[in-house]
Amino acid sequence: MSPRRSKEDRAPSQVDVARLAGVSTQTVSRVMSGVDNVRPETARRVHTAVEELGYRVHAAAASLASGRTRILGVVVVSTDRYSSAALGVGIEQAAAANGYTVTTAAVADHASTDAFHDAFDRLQRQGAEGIILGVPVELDSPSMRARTQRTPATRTDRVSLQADAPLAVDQNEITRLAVEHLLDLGHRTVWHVSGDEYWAETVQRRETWERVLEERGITPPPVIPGDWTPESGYRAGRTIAAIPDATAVFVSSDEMAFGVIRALHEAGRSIPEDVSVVSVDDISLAAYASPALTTVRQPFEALGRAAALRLIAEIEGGEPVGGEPEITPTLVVRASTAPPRG
Amino acid sequence: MSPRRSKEDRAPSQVDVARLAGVSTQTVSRVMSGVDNVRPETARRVHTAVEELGYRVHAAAASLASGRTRILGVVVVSTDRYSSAALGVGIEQAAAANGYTVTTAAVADHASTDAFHDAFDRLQRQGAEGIILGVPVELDSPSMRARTQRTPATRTDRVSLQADAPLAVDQNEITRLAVEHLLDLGHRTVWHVSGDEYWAETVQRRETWERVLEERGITPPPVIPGDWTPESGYRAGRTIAAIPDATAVFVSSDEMAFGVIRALHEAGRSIPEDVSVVSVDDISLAAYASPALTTVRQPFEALGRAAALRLIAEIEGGEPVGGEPEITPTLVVRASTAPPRG
DNA sequence: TTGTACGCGTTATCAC
DNA sequence: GTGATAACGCGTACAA
Repeated sequence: MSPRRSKEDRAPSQVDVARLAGVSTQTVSRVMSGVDNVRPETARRVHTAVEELGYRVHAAAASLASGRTRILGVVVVSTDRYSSAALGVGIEQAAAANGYTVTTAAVADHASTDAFHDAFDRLQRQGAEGIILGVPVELDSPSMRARTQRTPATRTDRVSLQADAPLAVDQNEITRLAVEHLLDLGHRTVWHVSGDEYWAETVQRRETWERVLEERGITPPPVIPGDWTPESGYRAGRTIAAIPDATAVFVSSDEMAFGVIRALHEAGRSIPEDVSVVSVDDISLAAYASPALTTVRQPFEALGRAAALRLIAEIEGGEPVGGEPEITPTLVVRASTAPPRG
Repeated sequence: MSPRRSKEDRAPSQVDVARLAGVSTQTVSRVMSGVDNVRPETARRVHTAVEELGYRVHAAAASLASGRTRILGVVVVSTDRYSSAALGVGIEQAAAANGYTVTTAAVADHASTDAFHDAFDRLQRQGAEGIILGVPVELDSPSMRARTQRTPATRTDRVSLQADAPLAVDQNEITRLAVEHLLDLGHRTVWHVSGDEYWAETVQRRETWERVLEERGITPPPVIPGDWTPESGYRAGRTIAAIPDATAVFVSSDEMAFGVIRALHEAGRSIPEDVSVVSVDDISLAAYASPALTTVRQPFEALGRAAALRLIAEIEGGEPVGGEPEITPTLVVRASTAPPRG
C-alpha cells in the first residue's frame, strides 16, 4: 500500500504475526476474520502478536485473494448543495454499518455523459462492488447497460427496495403536496420555479404540477426556469415580481426559495400576504428563513441509506438489511404560505 | 474485486489481453501505464485488444504489486454542514487532478476519540496513503503519533503548505476582521456566539475576540455558547434579545446567524438598526438572508484543495503540485451590520 | 483445531 | 523495445 520499502522496514505481514505467535498464517487469517473455530488460547497468542507488531490486514492483498472489496462507489456532482451532503451522510452510515467503505468520484455540475462514464469507470477500477449514482445519468443507454452489467448501480432519484416497486422518492407526491396545499388555501393558480433541466426531478415535478392544475381546470402558466442555486431563485423572483396577479409559487428547492423571497421583498411584496411560497427539501435553514419556509421535506439521509442498503443487498444476493427505511415526503407548513388576500 | 465467479465469466485480465494482442503481459502493463517506450504499432494492438475485451486494470492487484494505492482518506463528521461539503469538493478536485481517489470514513458529530481512531484505522487498512482529518482530533497524542508515523495526516483546520509555515486558515485573522469591523462602526462592545467546543476554531476565535476587545480597553462580555447549528443560534439570539444594550454580535457561523437573527426579529429588534451581526463562512445562502449577511468568507474549497495537495506532496516526497492556493479569509460587507443608533 | 500449497492479477527486475 | 519470472500478502481448498 505504502510505497515499497526496504525489506526491513516494511509493514508487518501475516507471516510475521504467524511466526511470532508460533502458528500458521492460516490461523492468523482465521483470527483476523473472527469467524472460525480457533482455540481461545491460540487466538489470544495471535492477538498479542498482532498488537505487538501493529499488524493490520492488507486490504489489497485480501481483496485480491478473496475477490471482494466491500467498497461502495458514489458518483456525485461536485457541489456543496445540501441534498448531496445529506445523501452522503446516509450512504456512509449504511455502508459503515455493514462493513463497507465508501469511495467517491466527483464530476462537475454540468459534465458530459462521458464524464459520468469516466467516474463510473474509476470507481469500477477501484473495485467498487456497487455504485450509487447521485447524478442524472440515463441507466438505459447501451454504454451504461454494459457497465452496470458488471457492477450493480442505483440512482438516488429512483431508489426502490424491490426491483419492481414504485419509485421510493415519489416526486409526484412531493409536487402534489406542495401544489394542492396552495390551491386548498384558495389560490387561483400556482406558478412554478423549476430546478435544473438535467435532473429527472425537474421534469417529473413540472409534469405533475401541470397535471394537478389541469385536474382543477387551471391552465398552467409558463414555467420559470431555475438551476437549484439561490441566485437562480433570485432571478426567478424578479420575474414573478413583475407579474401583478401572481399569488402563489411552487419553488423546486429551499435554496432557490431564499432567492425568490428576497427578490419579492425587494419588489415590495410581502410573504405570505402578497405571495405564498412553497418549496422542497426542508434544509436545516428552512425554519430560519424570513418568513420560515413552508416546504416539502425530502428525507435525504434515509434515501441515501436506502440506496446503500439496496445495493448491498444486491451485491450479497440477499434481502435488504436493516428493514425498509421510510422515505416518504412530508409537507411542513410554516410561515411562507397563507390564503390569498381578499 | 467482484465476488469470485466461475473460470469462464470472470473479468478479463492482463493475460487475456496479452494473448489476444500477441504480446507479453509486461507490455500490456507498460501500455496501460502509458509511460515506457513501446512501439506505437504494438501499443495500438494492445489498445485494440483492451477495447475488445473491455479490460480494466485491477486496482487491488496493481497496488499489491506496486505498493501504491493512490488513495486519499478523509475522516469527516457525518453532517450536512456546508463547510464539510465544500471542503470535500476541494479535496476531491485536487485528488482527481493528481490521479488520486478519495475514500471517506464518517464519524458521529460528537464521537469519542476512539471513534476517530477507528475511522483512521479503517482508512489505513483500505490502503489510504494519506489521511485528511476534517474532525477535531489531537495529532499530538501518543496513539495518533503512532498512526501518523505510518500514514501522513493533515487537519483541515491547520493546513500549512510548508511544515513550519503559519496556519493557512488564519482564525485570528477571521476574528479580527469581524470584530474590528463592528468596533470601527462605532459599537462599544461586541458579543460573541461561539461554535461547538470540540473544535479548535471555537477556541481560537474566542481567544482572539477577547484579545481584540482588550486591545481597545474593553472587557469582554460573557460568551454565548452555540454548536454551529441554526437552532443553537436561535437560542443564542434569545439570550441576546434579553440584553438591552447589546448592539453588535460576532457569530461563529452563518448558519447560527440565521437563527440569531430570527430570534432577534421575534423579540422586535431590527437588524442592523438595533443589532449588527457579523458571522463567518459566507455560505451560498448568506447573501439571501434577510438582511443579507455581513460575513467573513472562509475559502473552504481552496482549503480542501490545499490539504489534499499538501498531503500528496508529502506522499510523493516532492513539492506541492499546482502552486500555493489562496486561502485568505475576506470580510464581505452586506446588510446585517451598521453603526449603532444615535 | 490447525497447517500446507496454491492462486488471485499486477508490477519490478533483469535479461535479451 | 520486449519478454520471462519473481515477488506482493492474503484467502481458499484440502490435508492432517
